[in-house]
Amino acid sequence: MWNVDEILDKLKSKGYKLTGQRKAIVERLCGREDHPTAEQLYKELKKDYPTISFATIYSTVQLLEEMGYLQTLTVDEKKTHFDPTWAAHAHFFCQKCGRLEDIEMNQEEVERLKNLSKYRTQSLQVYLYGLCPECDNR
Amino acid sequence: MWNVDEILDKLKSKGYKLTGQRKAIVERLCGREDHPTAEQLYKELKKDYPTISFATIYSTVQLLEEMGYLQTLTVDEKKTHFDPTWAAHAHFFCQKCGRLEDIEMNQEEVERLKNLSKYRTQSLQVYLYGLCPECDNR
DNA sequence: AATTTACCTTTAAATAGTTATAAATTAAAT
DNA sequence: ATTTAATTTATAACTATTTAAAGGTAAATT
Repeated sequence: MWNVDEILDKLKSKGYKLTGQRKAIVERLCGREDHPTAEQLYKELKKDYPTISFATIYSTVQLLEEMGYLQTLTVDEKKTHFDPTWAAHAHFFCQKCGRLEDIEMNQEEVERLKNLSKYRTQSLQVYLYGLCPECDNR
Repeated sequence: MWNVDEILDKLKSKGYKLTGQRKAIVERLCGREDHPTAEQLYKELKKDYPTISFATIYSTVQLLEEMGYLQTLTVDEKKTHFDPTWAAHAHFFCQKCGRLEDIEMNQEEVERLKNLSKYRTQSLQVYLYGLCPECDNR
């Protein structure tokens, strides 16, 4: 799980400026269990930062990804979701309502999958598609 | 692997018209081992069907997906790739050159992954990211 | 504390993939 | 051959994301 101060220190030590926007984005992502889109973050952050822009959100999120703090999920064809964690795990995506849930995977499974390729795998995504219980009962 | 006639018969039996464009798209996808994008298909088909449009390609591909003949891959953030097969397997994506390769998975592995969720999983994608040997040596 | 500078955010516009619409075309039923 | 309903096409619209340029700001320097 994220430690805000650690992430901010790391940003600073890499020569990045600690702007209010960056702090706000890191704080807003910290401890989340959901997988917000750029738009969700934009709406939420706009309350504290009325002038914040998508460009800032996308660039900060990209920075956090490069630093290994978050993952970009392409499970949803329509838009990118951000997952503020790096530990490998799978995701279940409901094809009707778009609900997106984390699924644990043990380290063995992760390693086995990474080793399926003869090339060196840097990261891994496992996406399960189906209907969540709510959508299935209608 | 695909059988063109079987797919065309199935289309017809479901009440879909066998248009020249649909036949051309099915024929062009048949037996492929790569994972063309809409644009690739468009360019290729344009030789035989100079008036073919993206709308036709997208709608036909969607039809084939609904009928269970092909999969839509979201491994590449930039664009959708189509995989003319339904057997579950993993994909390796080179983050530099975009090369996309099939990786075999045995049925056990597939089942184990599908069962990671307590919900009923209809389909599955496993994406491995890294650098292909060529890109790694530069 | 003021100045400077390089980086950052913002605004606005551009881009690219995909989808919607409406008119024209055509497969196939009559 | 005619009819009809589905399909294709051309065009425009749409949406998520990225880019470019102008102004703003963190933090290093004086």
